[in-house]
Amino acid sequence: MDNKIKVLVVDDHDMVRMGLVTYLGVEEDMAVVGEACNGEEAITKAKETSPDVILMDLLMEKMNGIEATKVLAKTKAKIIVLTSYLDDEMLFPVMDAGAFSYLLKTSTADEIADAIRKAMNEEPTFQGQVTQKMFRHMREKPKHDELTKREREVLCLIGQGKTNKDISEELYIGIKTVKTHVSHILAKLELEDRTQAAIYANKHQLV
Amino acid sequence: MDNKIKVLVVDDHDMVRMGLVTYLGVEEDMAVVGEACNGEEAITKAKETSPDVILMDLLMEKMNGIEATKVLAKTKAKIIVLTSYLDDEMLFPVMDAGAFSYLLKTSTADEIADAIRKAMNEEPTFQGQVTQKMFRHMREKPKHDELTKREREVLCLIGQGKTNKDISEELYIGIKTVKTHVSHILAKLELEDRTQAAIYANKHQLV
DNA sequence: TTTTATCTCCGCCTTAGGTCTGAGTTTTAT
DNA sequence: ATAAAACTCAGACCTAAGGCGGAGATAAAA
Repeated sequence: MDNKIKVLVVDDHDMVRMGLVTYLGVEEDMAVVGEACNGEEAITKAKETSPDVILMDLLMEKMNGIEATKVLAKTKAKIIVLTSYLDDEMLFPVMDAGAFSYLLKTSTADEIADAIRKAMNEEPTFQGQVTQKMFRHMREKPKHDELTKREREVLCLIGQGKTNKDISEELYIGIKTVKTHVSHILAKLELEDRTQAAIYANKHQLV
Repeated sequence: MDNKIKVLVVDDHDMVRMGLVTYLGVEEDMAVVGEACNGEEAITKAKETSPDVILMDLLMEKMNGIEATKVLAKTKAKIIVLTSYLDDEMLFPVMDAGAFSYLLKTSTADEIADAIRKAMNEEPTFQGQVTQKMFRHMREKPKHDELTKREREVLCLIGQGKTNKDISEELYIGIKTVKTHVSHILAKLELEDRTQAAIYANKHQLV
């Protein structure tokens, strides 16, 4: 049957690609028409095979999924992001780039097949928490982006265990100024002391 | 043949498991005897199937790979960590926990099959840069096991951003005593203040 | 142009954090 | 039984940290 949904699989892990091909192989109404292990290859293969749907991983060498999505979003192909973790830093950029659906790799075979069919039907699919995150992201932006650039610099240094004196020397400013920044940081982040700030910085990868 | 190497696959991604099963299916001398999608399930399945080798992912719900490894290291099974990224924060803890080999998911089928056979032969396998990282880690012994039990407790609380007063109340001891412990901790870990101690605690998963 | 935000710095004051010395009690190892 | 750690606490002492209020300079936004 030539009416099968043509799927392109993009992932840098051999195993995942093999798993997907095996997965989709049992579905009668779809066929994997190509595989790619990075963004560049994805673009080439997409030209060759003009797929209906692209299953796209995000973290890859050479060209990551976001860049590739920006390019491929202009084609007719529906792009379904299929990634390991629910990462704010990737989720929003890739949706902006033109991704159609967003699934996690913890998805079952059925869920993925389902998302592919829905995509062909102009219906996007988002996995559970993704939707919530989207909303939560709308209301409460992470507190630390209320910080000014300078404050973020200071927080970063606190996160490295620097004292106020260290920081003042590193930024070529007075120690009083550093104290002012620290006070503002603690107030904005609703923390009590620099120790908690250091923990915050590390937990939020601001170091 | 009953002499096949019995392999248990532990990963929270259906696809990866399916990929691995497909991969290993073509190898004549090994057989996948079970699959698990988290640490807890891994322990159950290991009891049922008593595998020779366990392919273990690290990031999973319920019980992560490090915890599971701690438990399963006591069995005869050789544990091969098979994870996405080369992360210091995971590498050393899991090796300490008793993992036998450490591979990345970018590995090819051959490399994985090879690592399994070598494991049966008491030969560990480490992917590329892992070995270097290991050596670098050996030289610098983890200083924090010079700490006494009480000191570790205090360090843990510092790592949660607690003040000396908080800690004294939580442990039902005087604030002076807490100070004594803190001084000892800083001296033993060669740190300068509680902020650095908090960072240390978090980086070394002592929270 | 006027307002608003940011970055800089001052002085004063209080407290938490940390060092040092010393010492009594309990656990654990030998 | 004896020695060695570990846990507890005290007093004296010093410093870094942080709050509070004020303020000048600059730059961006309204």
